[in-house]
Amino acid sequence: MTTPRPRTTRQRTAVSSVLSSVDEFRSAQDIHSLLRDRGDEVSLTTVYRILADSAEAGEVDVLRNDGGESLYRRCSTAHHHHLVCADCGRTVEISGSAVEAWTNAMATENGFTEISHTIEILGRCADCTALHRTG
Amino acid sequence: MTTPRPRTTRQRTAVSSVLSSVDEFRSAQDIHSLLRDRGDEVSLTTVYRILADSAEAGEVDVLRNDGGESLYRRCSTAHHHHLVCADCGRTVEISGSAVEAWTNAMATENGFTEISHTIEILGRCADCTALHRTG
DNA sequence: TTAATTGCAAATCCTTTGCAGATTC
DNA sequence: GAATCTGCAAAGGATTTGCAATTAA
Repeated sequence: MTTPRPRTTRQRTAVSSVLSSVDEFRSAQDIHSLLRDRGDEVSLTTVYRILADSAEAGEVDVLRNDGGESLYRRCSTAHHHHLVCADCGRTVEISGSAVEAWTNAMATENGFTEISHTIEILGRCADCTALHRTG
Repeated sequence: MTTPRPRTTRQRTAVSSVLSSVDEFRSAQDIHSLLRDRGDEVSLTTVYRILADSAEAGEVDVLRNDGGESLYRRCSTAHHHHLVCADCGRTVEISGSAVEAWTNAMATENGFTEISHTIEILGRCADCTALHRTG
């Protein structure tokens, strides 16, 4: 019982192409706009559907932002960790080989097989900290 | 210019009381139900408003679950980390003093002030792994 | 008294669904 | 030709807002 691969359609090709051209997390609506900008008309409904399929197939990562939107990004092999500014939303990608080892150890200690992990550090960036101090 | 403290109302007292009695993250709707269960009728709108105020005042932490809901919890000093089974959803709380140090160092290195962090390890628990092997 | 707070209903926003017509295989 | 995929319009679910009535200070 193999999952059939989706049919190659103009819409799927276009969405796939946009996903390849961006490496930050983007909302479905952002992707819809990007498609429109390049002249590829794809309905928002379809964008949502393709994104949902891709997420289920494990081809894209999904996360939720504070505004209640889902953000999508093509999966990369490495796990990613982010540092996010609570004020301006600035995001810094950080590496964490030490943490990779730690998460794995934690899983093993508890009898789990690790599949993936997500680490998000919420803080205030230097600029925003400065703004807060001065007013 | 001091922010005036909110008036003491039956509703605010009730919400505050529920928040104190729970230490896990709960949705606004959950809190609304809990209030109703104790016999404290507070409109859902008001629950949302009080929660939003509390979050802005830094009295409660907010995060988003995958269903798109906001979850609230009275701020605690300790950060929590979870190990989640991808198959059965079993959740194990783990401690990570080493990681506390790491997240803090990462923030500092990047000029950020750390506010909080979330770590979620997704894996497969021993039971589910066994099930996968046998059937 | 009087400015803040509440509750209801209606409005928003993001996302999902039903369904008929267009497409891929 | 048959099973998928699309797009539209409508439905859903969480959260917010307008506004008149209520209430704490």
